[in-house]
Amino acid sequence: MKYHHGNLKEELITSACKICEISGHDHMSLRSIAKEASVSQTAPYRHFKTKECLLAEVSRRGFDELTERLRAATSKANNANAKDRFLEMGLAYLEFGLEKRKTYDLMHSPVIDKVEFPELLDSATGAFEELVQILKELFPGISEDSLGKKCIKFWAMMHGLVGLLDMKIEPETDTNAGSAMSVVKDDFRSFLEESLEI
Amino acid sequence: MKYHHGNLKEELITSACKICEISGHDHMSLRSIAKEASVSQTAPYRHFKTKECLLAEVSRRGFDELTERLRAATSKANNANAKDRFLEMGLAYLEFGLEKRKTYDLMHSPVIDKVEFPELLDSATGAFEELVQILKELFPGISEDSLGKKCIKFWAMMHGLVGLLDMKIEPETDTNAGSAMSVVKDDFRSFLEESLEI
DNA sequence: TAGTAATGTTAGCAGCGTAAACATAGTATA
DNA sequence: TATACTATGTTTACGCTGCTAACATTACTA
Repeated sequence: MKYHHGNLKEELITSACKICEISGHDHMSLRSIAKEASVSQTAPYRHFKTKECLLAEVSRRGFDELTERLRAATSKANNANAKDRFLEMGLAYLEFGLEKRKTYDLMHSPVIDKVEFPELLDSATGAFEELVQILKELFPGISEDSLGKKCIKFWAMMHGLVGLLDMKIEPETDTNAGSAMSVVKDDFRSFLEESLEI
Repeated sequence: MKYHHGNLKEELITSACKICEISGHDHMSLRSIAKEASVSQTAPYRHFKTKECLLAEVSRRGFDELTERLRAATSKANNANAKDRFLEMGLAYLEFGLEKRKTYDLMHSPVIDKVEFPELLDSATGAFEELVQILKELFPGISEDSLGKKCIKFWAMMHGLVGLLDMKIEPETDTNAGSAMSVVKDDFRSFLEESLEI
């Protein structure tokens, strides 16, 4: 039983990631994280100035994993055409958002002011860059201005989709047998494909 | 100085709305709301079972105001064509999201489980219905299926835009003199117009 | 080997959401 | 009009939280 842990910082982060995805960052206490690492409740303060700093690190890992998933999705179908790879990426984004919903929430939560955490902003930008690259391929010779608009459009749409799919605002478009939400869920590919023709 | 307040419930809600928009729902305590209403810290519990119930009411007011703004935007340009009114609505949505950012965050925060608050879900659906109606006008004779997709697409895009504009993930598309964000901000109309041609 | 920095613990603060017990005011019924 | 009941307020208190200060132990470095 050694006094010094050796790798506490890393273990706190991974514990935090785990607890965050289970309970959500709102119901996650620094003390519970410390307990999970079998360490006193104030030990985390040797590695993180505030709770927010730890949460920022969790968020960062989230963006890094997202980036990697997007990259994997596009390179998986490497010999396919740009459009198919784009669709794969869209699916990967959606999957990440729905699969790691609580972490995704933290990543986009206003509790963490990204301006105060430059590395977090870097990681977030990294994920965005994946979209930029694939759209560049999809629309060769596109102007910077148009590219910027397209990027934002799709990023916003994907981000909004994740939120809406979870929010369950079922629109009830008059008759609607199957709700609009499930339409998207079941047929995301054609949905995104259609959106491409902007 | 009367013992009974008379209109405490309403005052608590309006106080909560105010504090929420100033501090954000994360930094808003039931006690501070009670204090603002010059009432003991446990008085709110005579009107709201939990803090979440009060927050749900704040959220509801947010959706109601959003609905009204959307309606006002489309009816303002009542004699204009459907497209212009749609654009007005898009602008109104964006304006609400950016203007009442903290409230908007609460409205889309996972802290409040909408399933537990049916009236909240009603209000949220009400806002969505505004979009459904205008898109129906824009695309007369559209199939329910296509309409559903279009609604979600635009709602998601708007929702995502609000989030992104605040997140300040500035993409740095290689050269980019003016960032993509400001492009959208400065020229939202043409942005939405372009998106329409799906 | 001594001194210092890094990393852990313990004790304690103020603030939080919430429950329980009690106090007061308004309302319905005899 | 007197009395019971209900609605709505207060006081007190509990356990949990993020965080600070003071202290203990280990690791590094001159």
